[in-house]
Amino acid sequence: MTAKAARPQKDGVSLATVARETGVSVATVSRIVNGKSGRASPDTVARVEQAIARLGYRPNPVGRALKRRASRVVAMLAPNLDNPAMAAIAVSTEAALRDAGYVMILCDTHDRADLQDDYLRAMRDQFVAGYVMVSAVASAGLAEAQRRGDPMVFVARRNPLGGGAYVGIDNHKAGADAADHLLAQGVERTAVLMATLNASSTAERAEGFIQRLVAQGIPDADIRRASAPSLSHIEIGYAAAKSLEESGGWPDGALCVSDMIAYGAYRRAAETGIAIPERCTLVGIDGNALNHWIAPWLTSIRIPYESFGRHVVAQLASAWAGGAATDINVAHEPLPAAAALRPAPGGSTKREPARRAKS
Amino acid sequence: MTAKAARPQKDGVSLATVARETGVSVATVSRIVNGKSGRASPDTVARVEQAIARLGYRPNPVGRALKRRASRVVAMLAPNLDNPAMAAIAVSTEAALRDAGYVMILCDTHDRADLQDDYLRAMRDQFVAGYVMVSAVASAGLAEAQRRGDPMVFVARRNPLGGGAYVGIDNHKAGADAADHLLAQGVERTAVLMATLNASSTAERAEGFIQRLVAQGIPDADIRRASAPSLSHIEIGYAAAKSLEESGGWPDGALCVSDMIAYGAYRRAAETGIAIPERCTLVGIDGNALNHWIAPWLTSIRIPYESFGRHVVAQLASAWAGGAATDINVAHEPLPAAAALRPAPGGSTKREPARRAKS
DNA sequence: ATCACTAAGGCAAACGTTTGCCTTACTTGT
DNA sequence: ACAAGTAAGGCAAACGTTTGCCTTAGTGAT
Repeated sequence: MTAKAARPQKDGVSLATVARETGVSVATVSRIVNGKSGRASPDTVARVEQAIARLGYRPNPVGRALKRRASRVVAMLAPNLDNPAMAAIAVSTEAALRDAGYVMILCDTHDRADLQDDYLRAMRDQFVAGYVMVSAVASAGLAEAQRRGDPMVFVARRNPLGGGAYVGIDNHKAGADAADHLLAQGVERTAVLMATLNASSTAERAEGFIQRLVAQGIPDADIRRASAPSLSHIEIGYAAAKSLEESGGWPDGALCVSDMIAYGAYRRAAETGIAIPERCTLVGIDGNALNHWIAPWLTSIRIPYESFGRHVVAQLASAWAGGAATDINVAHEPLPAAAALRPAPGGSTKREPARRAKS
Repeated sequence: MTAKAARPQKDGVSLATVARETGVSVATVSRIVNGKSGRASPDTVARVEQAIARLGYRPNPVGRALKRRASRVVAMLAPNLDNPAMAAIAVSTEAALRDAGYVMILCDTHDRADLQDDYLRAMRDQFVAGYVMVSAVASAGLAEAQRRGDPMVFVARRNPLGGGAYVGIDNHKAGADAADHLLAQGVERTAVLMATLNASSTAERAEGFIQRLVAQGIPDADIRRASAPSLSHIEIGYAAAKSLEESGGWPDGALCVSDMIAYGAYRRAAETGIAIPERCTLVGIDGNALNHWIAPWLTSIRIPYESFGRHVVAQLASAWAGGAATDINVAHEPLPAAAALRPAPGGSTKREPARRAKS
């Protein structure tokens, strides 16, 4: 069982091993490994490459990082991975980085500025090649990193300090799309559910929503804003929905600035006997993969998180190449036209014409 | 704005800097940093510590890792983070490791043996302190790591190669609990939904379920096994539910060996007009946090993933201390007794007595 | 006065790379 | 025949730590 300790005798294969084995110096091996051309004879190169293959030599990233003061590690700082949207971003970025030859190290900041700074420092000490800041918060360490010009790309939420490369959707347009969808359905009493303290992205969504409604003739005063202080998004949704009940009852349709908020609102609706989507159309933003299976009542603007990864590495690559920071707005998926509404599974396809019943 | 380049002049503060600043050698500073007692006079220690604070010196993890051949990084290898259960494990482990002074690096193996091996190798090259293997698959690299005695703890799924420290629930008992719950509800026609190729954990759940049912007098032949080849768990649930329809119709109650499977089954039920839970009680295992909000129809055995993290670091700590590998079975939460059933939100609390209607 | 011991701390060699500079030998031009 | 140029590759100093071993003093015992 344990007898056959296969060919590659593993463990300590360093440049020195290869050098010794081929009778050249470590410098030469190093240069060959790094493809520094014109420094060794074709013959030597061949011998060294053979030895490398035979011994299974792999450059040690730690020694390399120490010397180069740079590594192939990229740090992603994200608040709560519990949020499926964050998880989706993490998954996609991880894969894209991996394809580009990097490994990603994932740090959960719990949306806390102090943890964000701790991680920023710790990662810098590791000579990471860059930072992927998902929904970053403002912090001293962030300002420092920015001043230093560390390669950073902000995802889903713009740099709270301004500037910086960005990957996300056109939030304003997503909000407008939601408005169009509701209008196409004949919804008249509308609302938007969001957090009291809005991050840039969700604020833009709400704004786009409201502006479009107003542009289409809905009086601004008729668009209700329901918000709740920052808990988790799902609890915000619940609380915001509840608050709606005290200010005129449920609307006929509402934008929830994230799917999580829609989930919270749904729970409240279920508790009070409001039928979703028959009595009130909920439009979310995210397009959580679970919706199709267990939340078919939700109309959600799908954000193609699975494609974020490659945009993130494109942004990083641009930063590494010294390019200027730009925004990448990924297109979100269009909502189905009002004419082609998704059938309520297991139920009738028609919507009740009368949307007026007061709660 | 940029004028006031604050006190700590940042950048290159190394042992050498501190040594120069205090007029001692780097060796002495190193020893003080590492709390090597009896090697320096109290006076020197004080001076050095002041300099450290003043300069903001932090030991460089890369230099340290290189010399010590060990780092404060722990690698977590997990398949698909999309799965909320995996995400929950990652979150909790990340926090626990952080409290213990480690940083976690997260690798998504997509359940592929080759990627698992790639990561195992890459992480080893980084001198990681240990591996957290979430639902690991058998692979050559895993065998090697095990032979080498690398600190490893297996989470959620036992080491497919046998042996090794483990953190998870008592899957067998969870299955039995599900059986008890269904029996208490008077369910007679039962089924279990699972993947065709079962991982140890889900196989144990199914086994515990079946054994308990049999022990309570249900003929083994009456317990239907519905399975589907390995797609995502959610699609397995859908396909397995569908297969049920062709082999006698929907049961009155079923165990879904994971919440994801239950979600898939739910979708199928909704499509064919089977009311869940009135017509068929679905018992899941996981206790996904979303259930409360958008899947109240699911009875799920909650696994306290948020506590996994600290058990994982306990296991790692034990491995680092040279302890033998053991299992930690975290207690899952009991299901509510049949008498105190969760009320269907917005609906009636009674269940229909007649569970016989054929589909 | 000698010995043994300890306290305090420096020296220098690692760990695995990378790279500026040097040396050696060979080629080419005149 | 000699200068200049180039190809091939070695030397050694970094990068930031850690640690075995050494030195220097001072202290107490004999």
